[in-house]
Amino acid sequence: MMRDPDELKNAGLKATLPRLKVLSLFENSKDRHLSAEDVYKILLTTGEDVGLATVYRVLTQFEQAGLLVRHHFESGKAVFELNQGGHHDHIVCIKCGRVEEFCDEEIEKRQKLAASERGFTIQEHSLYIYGICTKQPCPHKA
Amino acid sequence: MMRDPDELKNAGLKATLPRLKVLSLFENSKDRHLSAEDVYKILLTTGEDVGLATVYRVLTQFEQAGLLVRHHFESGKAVFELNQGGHHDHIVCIKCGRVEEFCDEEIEKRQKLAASERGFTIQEHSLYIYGICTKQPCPHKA
DNA sequence: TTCACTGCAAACGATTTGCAGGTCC
DNA sequence: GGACCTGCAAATCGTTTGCAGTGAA
Repeated sequence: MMRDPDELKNAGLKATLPRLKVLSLFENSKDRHLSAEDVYKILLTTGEDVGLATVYRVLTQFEQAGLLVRHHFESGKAVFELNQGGHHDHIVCIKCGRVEEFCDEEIEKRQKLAASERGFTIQEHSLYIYGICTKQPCPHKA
Repeated sequence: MMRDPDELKNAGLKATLPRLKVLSLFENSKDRHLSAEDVYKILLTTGEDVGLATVYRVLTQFEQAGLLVRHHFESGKAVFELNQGGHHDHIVCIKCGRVEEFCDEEIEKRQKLAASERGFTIQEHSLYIYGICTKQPCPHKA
């Protein structure tokens, strides 16, 4: 289930093994949001031989190439997700780590308004909601 | 311009010198948003003798006591501001570091709706807008 | 061949922690 | 007096970087 090398070539990156592995990991993992540590550990258990430093480098390159988006949830560690176009916001369960995405056009609109009213040109924006998912036992890890 | 010790006592904290200094700093500084490093440096230049570790400890205690609110902007370092009740969102200039606050009831309302629709009990939420302030020369530092 | 890429280990910046001594009530 | 605080230095955590070897085109 390895990724098409062209996708990397188009981004100006050589299609090396570590890159293909990381990219396919994001495309096939059921968790959309992964930290560098997550990626590293998954690759380890898969028997892949990739250094943690390389994971960090590749993730940053992918972010710059627009393939991934980096987020800073409260955890202190950065998490990445596939960039599939449209902007969206996040609801993070502080108990189980589950992340749900949503997008509200009205919120988007009012953010832009708030910024322009104050003379700001928006570069990016992020809305994080931290809470507890009340759906019986938390569906994810502890 | 030292703070009323009762405010600390009420929070269950002994009214020690470092705590009073830090608290009064937040109340008298013209910058509402300060990092631990900021606080430490200001205290140094004021001739105060407070350790960086103590600053970190005090800031965390104040946050737990509800006196301060901690934010994680993109910078990588945490910033704190006085907790004056009402929730509000932030617009951060990525060039000069200026922080403006705003609050939009409609956005608040729709956040709550989005969370409850997905079975989440909101614990906290933060909306950060990163941009560039177009008001001629950036009013703050470089 | 050649230059980009990699792994490893050391370096880093922000924050935390262990500990011996000092302080508030 | 005793529990709580403090400063200092060492430890931790996430992340970055220097360097010598490896691999894609």
